[in-house]
Amino acid sequence: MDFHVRACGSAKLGVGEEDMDIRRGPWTAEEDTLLMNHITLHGEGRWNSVARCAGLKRTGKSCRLRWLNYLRPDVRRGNITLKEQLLILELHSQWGNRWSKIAQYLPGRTDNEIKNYWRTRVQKQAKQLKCDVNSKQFRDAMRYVWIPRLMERIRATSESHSDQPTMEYSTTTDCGGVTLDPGQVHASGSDPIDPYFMPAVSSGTPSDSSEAQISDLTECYDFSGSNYPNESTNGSGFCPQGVDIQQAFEHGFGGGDTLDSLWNEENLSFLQQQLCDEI
DNA sequence: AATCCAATCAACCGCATCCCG
DNA sequence: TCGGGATGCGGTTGATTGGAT
Repeated sequence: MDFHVRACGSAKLGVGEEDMDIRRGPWTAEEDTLLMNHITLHGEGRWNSVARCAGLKRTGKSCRLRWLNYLRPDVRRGNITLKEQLLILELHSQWGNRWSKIAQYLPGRTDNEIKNYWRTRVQKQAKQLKCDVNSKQFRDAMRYVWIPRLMERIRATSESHSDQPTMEYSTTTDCGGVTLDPGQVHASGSDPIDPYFMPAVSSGTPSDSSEAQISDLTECYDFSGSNYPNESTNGSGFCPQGVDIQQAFEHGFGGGDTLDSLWNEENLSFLQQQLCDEI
């Protein structure tokens, strides 16, 4: 496939780009090398001149995106972990689609990656549940079912591996300068839970034992049909004790005081510490 | 083996904001 | 203060991949 196209329509291109042959589409290894070498020598910034000086027939924007989302040495690759999922849930509940801001709290993750995660996993779940991702129904399902379960899984994983050093992401040792401050995560004086909660879904491989992924929300129960398995039927413990999922989903989750306690400052601090420890 | 389909994610686009002369 | 270029951000698209049939 030939991505080497003649740029047409100057409105879509920056100044100085109108008369160039602009390459689009996937980057080649050669282009990656050119860009990396240039940034190694001259640093980031001035992306239009980076593109020009590096001999790349790309826009400055394209170079910037490639560097930030792929070539940057501290970019973290691989599945979104349980802890990262939980952080995304919480941060999105506060900031909405402020992907770059959310990404600041997940060292090594890019806004693009988080955005893709949200769209492909979370919105898919809402769609399968036949409700809007921003609906109270969906938020409640996440709030009272998935978040507590996620917390339990994280704790369980942590405890079972407490005597072993985690090797995940062992290539980097710092937190990228990011301080995970609970005071920042929670607006003071506000209800810590008002999320557009979304499910954390299975994206890991079977061998990913240290960060075993939880199953899809829709695997646990089918909101759209008549089959609502619960704790007693599937034995997996996905449903917090004392919560009748079918009734709750059909008639509302109510106050949920006891479950609220699962999602508090202590748990957030724990999560953030875990995330920093493993990096 | 071939085809279809859904999921994923890299990359692009348009717009907003920042910065600087 | 203003205008233009550079940069950043969020939404969207489309190529690729892997699983199902």
